[in-house]
Amino acid sequence: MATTRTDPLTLEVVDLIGTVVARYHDEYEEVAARYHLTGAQARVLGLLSMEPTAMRRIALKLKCEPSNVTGIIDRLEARGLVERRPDPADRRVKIAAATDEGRQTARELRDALHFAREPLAELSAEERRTLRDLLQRMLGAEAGA
Amino acid sequence: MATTRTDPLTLEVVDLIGTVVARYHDEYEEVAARYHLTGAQARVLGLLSMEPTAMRRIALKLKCEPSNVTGIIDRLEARGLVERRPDPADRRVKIAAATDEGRQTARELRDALHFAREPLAELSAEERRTLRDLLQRMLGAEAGA
DNA sequence: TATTGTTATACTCTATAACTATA
DNA sequence: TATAGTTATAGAGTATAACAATA
Repeated sequence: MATTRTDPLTLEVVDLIGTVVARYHDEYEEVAARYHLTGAQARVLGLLSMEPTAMRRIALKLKCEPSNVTGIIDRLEARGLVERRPDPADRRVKIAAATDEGRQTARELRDALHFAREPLAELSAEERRTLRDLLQRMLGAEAGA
Repeated sequence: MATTRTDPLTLEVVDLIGTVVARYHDEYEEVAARYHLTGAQARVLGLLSMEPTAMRRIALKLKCEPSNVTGIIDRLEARGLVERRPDPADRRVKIAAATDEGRQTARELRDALHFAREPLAELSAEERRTLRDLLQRMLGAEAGA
């Protein structure tokens, strides 16, 4: 393990991952901006297009304070992409849900996000499988540490 | 290529990359916060620890407007991590450079960033080489598109 | 005239703390 | 009393526009 810290090959891979992260992030922001959405708004809209979610759960998924979610949902709601619904089981809870228009926008956003999909076309199925397995082992490693 | 758009294997890899991006970003912010730096400040400090850079070039690397760099450098300079120097060749230009303390902090930040380095220890040298080559082909693909 | 860095302004995201309405 | 959501506030990043100094 000590050798892995400064191993040139490892540093090279770390650097490549940094590049992947930067490019992914840039493209995400750029696609969101095309729809006049911020990155945070696009992320929340994506979440809600999968399933309606209580405010507090959105904060957990975004790893931010619940108070911030209020403003993000406010702005999405003002544009008709999201609506607040009461939770029949607990009157304190408000559930945010994408409207039809919101789901449509989320779908278009997903389709516009070419990064990592177009480039992957360059790889064969065999290579994509290998990449998947390596990434899975990388991501799973921390649990066992 | 049309098949690659909805191919389950490709979507799986795209999803894994999304997870990598999220985890990388979270750890970066967390490590920066440990040093009472924001993500943007840590990124700029990292840049300047490599080489002194004119304000305008910093904006290009950060992909933001030059006016924003003023504030980021102001805050780093107020903490003694960075200093502004005149450019002898062009008196309009100001060159931002990390101080000794700034370079030390940048070094500690780099060392603290375990993500993608610790997990990679789980992979053999052969596997790391494979991962490197696949990522390189992914990233290089867009140039040819 | 064009360019560099800055200032001024406005918007969004962020955390903290206090508030409300429920539970 | 504890929890869900909100409001109020302040700090930071962002873009736009206008400005001074310099090229």
